[in-house]
Amino acid sequence: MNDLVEPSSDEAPLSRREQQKEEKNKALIDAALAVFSRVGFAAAKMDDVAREAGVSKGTVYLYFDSKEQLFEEMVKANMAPLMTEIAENLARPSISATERLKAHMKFFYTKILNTNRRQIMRLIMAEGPNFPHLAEFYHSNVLSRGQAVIKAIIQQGIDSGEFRDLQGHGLVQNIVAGALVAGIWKLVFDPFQPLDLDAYFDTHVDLILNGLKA
Amino acid sequence: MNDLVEPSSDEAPLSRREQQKEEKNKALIDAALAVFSRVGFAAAKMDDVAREAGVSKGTVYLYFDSKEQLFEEMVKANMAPLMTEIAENLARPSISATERLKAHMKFFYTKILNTNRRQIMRLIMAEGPNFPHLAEFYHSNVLSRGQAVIKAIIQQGIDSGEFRDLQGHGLVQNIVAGALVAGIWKLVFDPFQPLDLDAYFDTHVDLILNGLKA
Amino acid sequence: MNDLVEPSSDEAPLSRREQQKEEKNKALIDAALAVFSRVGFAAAKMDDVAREAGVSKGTVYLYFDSKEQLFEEMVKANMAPLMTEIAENLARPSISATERLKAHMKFFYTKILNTNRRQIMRLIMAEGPNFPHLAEFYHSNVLSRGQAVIKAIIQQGIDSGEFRDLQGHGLVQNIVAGALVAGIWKLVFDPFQPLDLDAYFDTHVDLILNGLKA
Amino acid sequence: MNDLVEPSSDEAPLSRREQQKEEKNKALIDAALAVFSRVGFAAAKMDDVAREAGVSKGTVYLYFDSKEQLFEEMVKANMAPLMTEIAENLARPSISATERLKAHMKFFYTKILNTNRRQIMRLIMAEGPNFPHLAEFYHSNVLSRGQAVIKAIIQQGIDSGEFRDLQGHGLVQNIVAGALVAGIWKLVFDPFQPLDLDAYFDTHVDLILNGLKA
DNA sequence: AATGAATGAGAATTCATTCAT
DNA sequence: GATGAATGAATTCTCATTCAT
Repeated sequence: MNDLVEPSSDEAPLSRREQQKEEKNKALIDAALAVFSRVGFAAAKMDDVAREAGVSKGTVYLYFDSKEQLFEEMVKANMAPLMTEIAENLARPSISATERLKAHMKFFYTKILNTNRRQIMRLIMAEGPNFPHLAEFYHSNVLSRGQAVIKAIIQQGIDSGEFRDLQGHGLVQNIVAGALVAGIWKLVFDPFQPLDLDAYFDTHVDLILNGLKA
Repeated sequence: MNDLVEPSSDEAPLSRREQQKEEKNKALIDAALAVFSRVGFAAAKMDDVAREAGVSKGTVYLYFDSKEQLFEEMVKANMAPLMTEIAENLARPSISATERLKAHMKFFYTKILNTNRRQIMRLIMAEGPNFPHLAEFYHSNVLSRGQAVIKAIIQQGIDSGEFRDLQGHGLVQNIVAGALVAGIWKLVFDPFQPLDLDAYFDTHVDLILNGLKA
Repeated sequence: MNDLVEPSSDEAPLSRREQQKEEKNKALIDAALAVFSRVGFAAAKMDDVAREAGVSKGTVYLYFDSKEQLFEEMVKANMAPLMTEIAENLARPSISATERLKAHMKFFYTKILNTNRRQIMRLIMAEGPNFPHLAEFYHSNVLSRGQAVIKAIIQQGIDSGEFRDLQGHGLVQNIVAGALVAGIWKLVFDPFQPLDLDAYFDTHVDLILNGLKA
Repeated sequence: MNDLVEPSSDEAPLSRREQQKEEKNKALIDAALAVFSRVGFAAAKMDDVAREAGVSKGTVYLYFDSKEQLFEEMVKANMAPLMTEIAENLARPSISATERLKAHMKFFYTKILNTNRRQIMRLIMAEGPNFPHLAEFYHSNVLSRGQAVIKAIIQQGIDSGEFRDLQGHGLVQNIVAGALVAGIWKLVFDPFQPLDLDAYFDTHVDLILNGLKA
């Protein structure tokens, strides 16, 4: 949504002041992602976020009301651009379902697993129960949309005869599962047993497409 | 005297005192699981663990040196019984690879996902980066063993002609992924979109077995 | 602007903020001296230091990293001015060795024993073994310098024929000993047997000068 | 006083039980001296005292009511034997005052400075202000008696013409001071500037006797 | 008598948040 | 707006003392 607004909107162009504010906001969001990723919500210090953003402790509170709010805004800000891209994936030109599924999964690996957005994925899992509000936001804005895309692709595949009609409860989660696990693995177990994301991706797609094949 | 109390056990007989210590240790481990599950490591209060175990604050420190140690011991204590069971799964009577894989996955759903051990799974993912020691323990004691079992089953299936020889990097992780995601989902998103573990299990097995089929 | 406030000082002008910090630092050092003197290091409560300095508990930690550091800094801060004065005593105009020794001892009684620096003397003796770092600092910055002065005076006296050449191991310590004991006595036994420092000083000087006399 | 009772008193000889109690009491006193010397009163742990005495924590409380009491009893127990010896020094065969003073000082160096009783000396200085009760005990039982002996010797010396009649306030403290300082030095500064007690003793005696000489 | 498990008051230290400058 | 000094509630951990066994 934000992307659409940017270029030639009818809002007043941002003044110097507002621009600087925008930049500082961005810096704080980035710093927050870095710090929360490193140590989790509870152990993160506002002071560290401030330092990492190059501002003073007090300044953080000019932009965010509290640590909780900073955390939520950080997650949302990092999710927003994703959401529009997912939406675009829903309305795709008519290639085969198989190709669309591959492309969507590629998107997942490229835009999330291979960036530090995977940290957010982990944070959601780690802190979700303490931030039901946030879990719900994530579910309805990211997961639901992602599910919709995949469901549409599967239906297209069934209709075209590419996929069998599996009809299972939780099919979508099962399809994506491999990707989530890859993300977690990279963050937690990679030092002990490294994972090559590209090769892993191939296995994932191979297994799932074969599993779905009519 | 004590020997008479525990007639049918050839283990070292525990005195009354030692028995009570054992019980209290167990109570603390259980309390720790409950509290850490609820709020994560950093936000957990030793005081709450104590209260939940029905002892005083100071007592916790008679059993565990620090919050860190309590956390690690709690994880290990909850993993230990699992590890032996996994080992048994490795040496199974000669049924088909398909049946063995189903059985092993059933085991996973029954012994982990459906118990509060899934909380531990989540804690490992959430706190792993802050407890490399623990992540390594978990990897080498639980994950490695689980991987070995599945690899053996797959090989059996390839040998018997049941499975194709997929040879993919991260195949095992992809096979189990659905289960992990189910566990996380129950803990984080169930309130917003409930998951029926039994039905989900069927989908998971169906998709994977079909994906592996020769 | 700040420069105008401190016109007659060529030191780096302190801003209001910095001035206040300086003052608070001083207040904390003073409070620390008072509290540590009263109950010793281990029994001293940071809370009491804070209250005595008129700040909150947390503030103490803005100025000092730990109780240990506060203790050490307090000792050093109280010693610093002394050290320069001792140095000046070394380079004295040419009066007789006898007069110089008297003067130096007077200095000792006036600047240490009769102020609450004697508390520090006692703290060094009491806590020294637990703070080797500090004991060493005290030894090399205060004791060594003091010893040097006295040695120089004695040599002058020997050269001038005022003193005999005693050549004893630990002569300096023996010369000063009476003063140290006076300090301790005032702090520990004065309630039971009061000590008049002035009269005591006379005895001390009399005994030592006679003992050194050629 | 206790000494007089010991040998042929009319009390029943100690039973096995009482003997063992006596031994344990002794062990605890010794352990207390060791621990308090090491870390001072506040930082000393009853647990350490118990362990060092080879008994359990609870047992300490069968012998002493509290940490305070243990500390006081430990000091008293270590002082008691000294007190009788000092008393004997008072009633000495008729040798010259000079020789008596030397002998008394030798006694001081041998029985206190060269044993771990010097630790007690330091503890009195360190903790005295927090234990006025103890400081008073030490003053009236040890210091007063020691002072009496020295005063008697000095008077003898004046009468015999060996010493001049200095008449100074605090003369006794000044005479003994060198010894106290030696004790402290060994405990606090020896690592940085070692002190040879024997040579130091000679200097001390030389300086003082010369100072007193008629 | 002896033990050592349990208690809980107490102390050091941290850090989100506020607010004077 | 920005700063960073100050606050004080909160939390971990310690240890003298008690008491059931």
